[in-house]
Amino acid sequence: MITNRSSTRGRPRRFDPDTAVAVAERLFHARGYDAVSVSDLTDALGINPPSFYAAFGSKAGLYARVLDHWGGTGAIPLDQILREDVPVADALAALLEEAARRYAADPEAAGCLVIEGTRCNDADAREAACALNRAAEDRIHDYIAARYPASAASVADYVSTTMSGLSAKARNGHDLPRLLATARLAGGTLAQALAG
Amino acid sequence: MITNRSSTRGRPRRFDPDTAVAVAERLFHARGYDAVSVSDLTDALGINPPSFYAAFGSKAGLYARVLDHWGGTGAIPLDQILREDVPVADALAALLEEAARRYAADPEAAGCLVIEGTRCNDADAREAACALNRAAEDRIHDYIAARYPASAASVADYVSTTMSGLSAKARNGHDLPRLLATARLAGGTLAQALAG
DNA sequence: TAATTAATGTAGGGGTCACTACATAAAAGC
DNA sequence: GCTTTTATGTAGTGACCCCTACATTAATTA
Repeated sequence: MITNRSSTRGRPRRFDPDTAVAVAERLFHARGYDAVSVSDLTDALGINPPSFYAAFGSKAGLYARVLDHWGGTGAIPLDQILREDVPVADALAALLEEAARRYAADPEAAGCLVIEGTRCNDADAREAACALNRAAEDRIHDYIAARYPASAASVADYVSTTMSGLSAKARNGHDLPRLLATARLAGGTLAQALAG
Repeated sequence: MITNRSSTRGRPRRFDPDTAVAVAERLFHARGYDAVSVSDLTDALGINPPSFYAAFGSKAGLYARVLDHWGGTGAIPLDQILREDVPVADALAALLEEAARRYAADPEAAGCLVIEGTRCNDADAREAACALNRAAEDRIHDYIAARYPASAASVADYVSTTMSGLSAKARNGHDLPRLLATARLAGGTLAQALAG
């Protein structure tokens, strides 16, 4: 029993909010939060500002919806990569390679939506992105800590810093081969980093 | 015989452009290009917009002056670090450590002015920062290539990607110990990366 | 059919952005 | 002293930003 649009009274929507979130995700990913205006969004959605604000409350509100949606679409599936049945170093190396692949997959929307969002100039949007990013970093940290408690903090920092670098360089135009080579060099030091 | 203000005709300036560049450098470094308005700059300098535009032409014009000035102030002295008389891996590791130190030196102006500038939303300012960043990356590449031509491209990418990550994380609040630990983990893999 | 509910389209508000027209002030050259 | 040159202060400009007031339209409910 999913809430079926919370009673169907009133004039029906002329657009699908879920589709709108997907369109917005694309725009935010391609250009970054600050460089996408509400006009850009309403134009892309074919709606007028009042419809936009009735549905999403604010630009940052829509961005929060996009971040929620992200877990099911563009986000790296940490569940599948940070496996208990493989060496930690191998899993983290696979994580970096997967990041490289995803960040370079679409040259028009390079890098990580969330990592880039943590650096925008709107306080609300930035905090939402930071919260999501912290959650991901915590999962990486806890995954390492289960088997390497002493080096978890430093290795988790190393991995997340490398991912930030990969995202930045993807946006600076580095293509898949370059990002992948970088990710592999970074991954190659994990075994000794964990041991140290 | 330095050009002494190109003839002293006319009403004298009430501010020193070089001081203004230093003040602007501080503001751009602290908040990023996009988040600093011309009003912020004129307020900080105690001047009015016409004086600002007469002296610098535009906001991006002042930013270009800041980038020129940067080489003599905040920039990492590649000359002194990329030495011919030390192993390449050691020099690059020292470069990463020095980056960590500088990016965390001032929490109010974290990260690298130039790297952060390559990601701003103004086309002129971004291109100026990218040009300067490319020059630095080329120097790193050429330094490596002199002794390790086969791995120069990938190792240079790895080093610059790590620096981008360090700058990003510095701006996300990572302090000196964390950045330094990350830089050292990254530096530890350089010897084998060069050999590979 | 009438009342209620909700989303729409038109039009615009208040603010900030980078930037400038213009008259004035302060120096040097004649 | 008068002209020329340059920087200044006052006071804006148009463009764009995020967001909204308000009347209207289109659906359900009574």
